[in-house]
Amino acid sequence: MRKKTIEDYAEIIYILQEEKGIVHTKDIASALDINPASVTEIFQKLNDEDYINYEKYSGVTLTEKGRKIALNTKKKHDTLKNFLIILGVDEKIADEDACKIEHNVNKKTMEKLRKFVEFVKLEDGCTRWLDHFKYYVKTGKFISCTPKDGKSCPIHSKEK
Amino acid sequence: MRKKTIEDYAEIIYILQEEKGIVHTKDIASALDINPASVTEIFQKLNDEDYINYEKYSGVTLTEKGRKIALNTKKKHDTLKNFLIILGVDEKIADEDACKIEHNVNKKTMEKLRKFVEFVKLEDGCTRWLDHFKYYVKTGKFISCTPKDGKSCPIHSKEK
DNA sequence: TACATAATTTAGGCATACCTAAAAATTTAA
DNA sequence: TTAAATTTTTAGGTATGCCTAAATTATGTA
Repeated sequence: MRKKTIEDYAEIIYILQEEKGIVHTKDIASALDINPASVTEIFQKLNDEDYINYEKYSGVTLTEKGRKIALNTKKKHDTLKNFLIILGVDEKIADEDACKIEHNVNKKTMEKLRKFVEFVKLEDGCTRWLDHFKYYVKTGKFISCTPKDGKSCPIHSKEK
Repeated sequence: MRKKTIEDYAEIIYILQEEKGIVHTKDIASALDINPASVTEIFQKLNDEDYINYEKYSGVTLTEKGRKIALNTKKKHDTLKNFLIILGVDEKIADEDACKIEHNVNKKTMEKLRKFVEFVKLEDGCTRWLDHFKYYVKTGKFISCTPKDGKSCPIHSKEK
């Protein structure tokens, strides 16, 4: 895997902290698949930079600064994942890709993606096009929602 | 900037090669904003790995292997950029983000994105929703395309 | 052609994000 | 409560992707 960033650490510490309070070296090592010795080094660094509270042999908790990073990262992750799922990406891949993308995207871009997800999920939303899109993905064929021959759209013809 | 990958080098070498034939150390150094001495090292490495043909003081060209990487990366870049532009991201940011994302995304995800772009750009496509989406981004308000009160959709009411 | 300038390469260095092996501290369980 | 097992830390090492400074080669111009 690519090298980990503060965002990775903050996010996973946050998740484990929610689950079980104090987070230990080993938890992070196995969650991120790196050596416990490396986790100790990272804890020292993140402690110096005030992202976590760390004392030897006692595990860590996030500071307010770290928590902010974690929440922000998690939010980006969720948005990206939901977005990809809307496009029809399998959940597992959506999750993996969200992890990879979440550290690299402009705030403004994230904002558009967030809006997109919101838009699609609106109660009374505009999602007919999504059915057409999925049909297109599946078959490679495009069926117009408003056919010129006056017939009704075959995908939505069962509606009244 | 994050560290560069073979994809970055292949892509930029390809672009410059198209523009001007042989590509020199200095070209890459200024395009990627790294030291010429570093470019020499990278050229040596990429030559060993058969991505480029390199001889001291003579610049480089892509091998077939390198060309494949370049084309594939460029394709991903274009898809991502177009996709982001569709969502309403400014071109400059779309371009930057495409650069960042293009190295990190699953093939299947790229495929969905590609389909999405294609779908939106279809001649007789399904793009009313996009107007609604843009209105939603701009105002935060959602206007149904098929209002329940029987009135016509205000965004598209000028059509007949 | 010869010399000044520019481009390129070499050599050596640095920071970082990981690693392994072994020491130290903590926890578990007999 | 103490010995074994586990966890954590320390110490030292490696690969890599960049850097600067200096040496070398190529290029342009008088």
